[in-house]
Amino acid sequence: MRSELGVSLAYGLLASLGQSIVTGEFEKTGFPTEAELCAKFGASRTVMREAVKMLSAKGLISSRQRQGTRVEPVDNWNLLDPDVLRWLMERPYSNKIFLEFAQMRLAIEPAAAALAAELQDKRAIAGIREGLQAMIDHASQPDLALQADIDFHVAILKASGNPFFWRLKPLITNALHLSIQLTNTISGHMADIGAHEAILIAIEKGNVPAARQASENILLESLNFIEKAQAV
Amino acid sequence: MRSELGVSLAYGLLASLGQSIVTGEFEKTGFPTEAELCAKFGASRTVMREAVKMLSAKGLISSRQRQGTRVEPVDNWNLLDPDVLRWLMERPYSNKIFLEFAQMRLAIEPAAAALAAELQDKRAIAGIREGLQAMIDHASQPDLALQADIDFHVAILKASGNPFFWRLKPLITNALHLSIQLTNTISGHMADIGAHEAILIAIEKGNVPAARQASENILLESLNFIEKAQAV
DNA sequence: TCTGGTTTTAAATAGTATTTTTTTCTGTAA
DNA sequence: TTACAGAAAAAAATACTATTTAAAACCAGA
Repeated sequence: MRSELGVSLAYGLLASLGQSIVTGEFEKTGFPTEAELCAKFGASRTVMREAVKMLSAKGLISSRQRQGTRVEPVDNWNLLDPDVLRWLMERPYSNKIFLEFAQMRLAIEPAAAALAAELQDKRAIAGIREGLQAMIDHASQPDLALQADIDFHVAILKASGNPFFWRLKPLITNALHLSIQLTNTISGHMADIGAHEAILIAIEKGNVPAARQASENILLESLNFIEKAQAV
Repeated sequence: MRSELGVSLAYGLLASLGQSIVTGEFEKTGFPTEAELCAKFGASRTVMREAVKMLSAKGLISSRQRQGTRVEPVDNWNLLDPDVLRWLMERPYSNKIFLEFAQMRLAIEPAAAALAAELQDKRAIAGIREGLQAMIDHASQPDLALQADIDFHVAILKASGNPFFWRLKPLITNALHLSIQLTNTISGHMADIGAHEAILIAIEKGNVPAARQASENILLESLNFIEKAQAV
């Protein structure tokens, strides 16, 4: 059988169950037994177990013989796992997450920009410039402009040369997707090309404090906008 | 069958394969087929597939019909996954990782301290104080002192109130383990209680900039020490 | 407090299905 | 006859199903 949920049955079940877990679907009832899940999805136990094992690898659930499988407390979820993050975004979310994203970006991005300015990885810096250029070129097409904006910010993570910064890509991507959704509902607000360019120039010049500052400026500005938008 | 590798066979295989992957064991040969792995470990296909699925959930490998399973490029690994991070630490590592950890800590911890000072979660702040007290109490027992040191820093992440900061706990933990290993090999260097206390006091007082600064001070000092140690 | 039965996941085994690559075959044109 | 294109067949790997046995933990009843 080949599910419509994903490429393969196991991955389809993973996505379906993952989303159900983050939306709290099993909070009252508890996580079903293998047999119940198989019946519900019409899948074999083997493939169901594979999906369950993947969920447990991401910290969402844990299984013990005889005791069954239970949803772990949120503290144990791998929130920085790309899949988990995506499932979180696919559920209705509160205003709180805007703030949490902004706080993380404010910690990560200026530091990454500073490192990029210091490292001077020409190839990676070219990637940042391409992102900026795409922002300019597609300024009139919201979807493409958003993707370019994301590419720009993510390229800075890459240019930091630190793989741990790079691994925060899914977080930054989701944060930008979300924030652009918010700003678009409020007004025809557009990304400030000049402010983005300031980061690139500082990085190219190797001006570490300026790069950090320019990145911080954008984030504070966007935080400011979010606060105003939420006050409405 | 019950392997000695872990709690269950599947998790044991996960750990064993995960470590082999991060040490680059399959770089030349390519990842084995299911049949080969089963033969090598004497496990059934079912349980082997569960282990492989968990590895793919962490971004280390990917499988396709007919094509087999291959190790993904490092860029796709979930480096912030606790397991992946642990496996990375269990292999011989270069000096580079010290720097990468220090860079991440310098981005994360001062920001977390600042948020903690602002949030004023009394319960979580009590956790920080407990960590500090344990550092004082066990100053003469290196193992306990290290654990207390880690508890202190991790408690600050918790007190930030932001679950994404909290999720960086494994990173901070590993970084401290590693750095203490280095400092111990060089001298009888000990954690600076006073500097740690300065963070706690600033957080308790709700002094945001002081909390940020105090955290930064410790990290710069430790970075300074690492650089000196590596120069030896 | 033991003991045996029940439930649930853990693991093994055997086999079928599907996908994709590689090989082989075949027919046609030069 | 040879060369080549295209179709068909084979092969190799994972994907999936079905079934059975094992082990752990809980519970009820003696």
